[in-house]
Amino acid sequence: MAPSLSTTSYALLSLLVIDGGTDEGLTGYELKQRADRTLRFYWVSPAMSHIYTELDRLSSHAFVRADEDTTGKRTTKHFAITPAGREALQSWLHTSEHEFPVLKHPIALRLMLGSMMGADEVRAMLDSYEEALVARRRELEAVREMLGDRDAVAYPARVADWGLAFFDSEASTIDRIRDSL
Amino acid sequence: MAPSLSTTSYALLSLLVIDGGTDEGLTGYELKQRADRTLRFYWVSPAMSHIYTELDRLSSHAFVRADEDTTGKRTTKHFAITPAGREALQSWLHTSEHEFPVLKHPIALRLMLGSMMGADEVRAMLDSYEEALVARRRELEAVREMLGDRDAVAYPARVADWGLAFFDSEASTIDRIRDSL
DNA sequence: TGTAGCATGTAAGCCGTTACATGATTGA
DNA sequence: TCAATCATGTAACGGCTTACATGCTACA
Repeated sequence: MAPSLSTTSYALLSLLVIDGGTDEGLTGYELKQRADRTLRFYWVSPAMSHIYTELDRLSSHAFVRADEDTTGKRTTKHFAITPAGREALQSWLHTSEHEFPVLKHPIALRLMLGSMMGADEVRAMLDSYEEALVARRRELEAVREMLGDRDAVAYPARVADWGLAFFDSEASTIDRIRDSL
Repeated sequence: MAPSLSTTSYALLSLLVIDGGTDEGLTGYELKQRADRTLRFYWVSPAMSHIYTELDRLSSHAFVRADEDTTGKRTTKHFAITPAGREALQSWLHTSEHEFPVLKHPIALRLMLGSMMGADEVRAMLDSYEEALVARRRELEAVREMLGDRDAVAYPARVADWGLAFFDSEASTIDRIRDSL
């Protein structure tokens, strides 16, 4: 029976497929950087310590191979996905339930209590959210630009576009709500 | 010092403000129903057992008052927010960090690996997501209709509209991606 | 020479879920 | 009378974070 991993585990495995190269693999540290750049926009970016934990688990299932690099004084580990890992990912893609997205939206949550905040404070909250949104959008735009229109990354590019569309939708919702106050 | 609660705790407190009436309050079971109807669209709907746990915690801080109803054979507890609870909620609204929304999007996550799935399977995945989306939208529409345009629930109505806009944005993104395959 | 970034881990603890256990009430 | 719904909880455990601990490497 296929051991069932958390979605985050599969997400990390996905990063190893996409960014891990053919053989070299990535260190836990590098994996964290990739997660911060991309995964965070439509999943989460796990804490460093969590990444190492998941890497251990993936390793114990032989879904990744850990190559120790001892050229320097300190040994660093590079993790690469194994054939078994690819298989596990495949079967996850094919057979698992496709859960509905979960949106945890603290701004919307607070907006629900707008009558306890007052219009001014609501406006201030929306303003600061819009600012944060613009900043995030810029980061994702940079990622999108790096992807370009290469065939090899057509799917990641679509995901990035999805994220950009989400941000745009948020921005226009903010505008509409502000007008309604 | 104000004890810091989890966001979910504040969310439940919010439901007690909005749906809890002046004095009667809600049972844990009723709270779960409200959460399933509204909270779930922009936060989460906690498990029953978790709601009881949070209610105990809120009770221990005197943010809610538990009134035992012993008219039947079994005592049921109705929870109502206290003045101290309102204050805690206020200070949470005013002083806390306004965190950025988190979107956990398993469909987008899988789409990233579209090249491992093949166009047909990607299409099937998008189709089934669209179906689920339509169903969710209908549920939220029903909530929105119940709110109507009463002043008292103008803010919850805005939040519901926000959710509907999100669903619409998702639907049009799906269309765009399908066309690009 | 010092500091920012690279790199790896352990421990404690919170948040939240599922599984389990129990029983009352309502209506077909 | 049987099933669905109302109603309340405990126990075990998974996932993930923060805090802590350690040390190398490059470069200004």
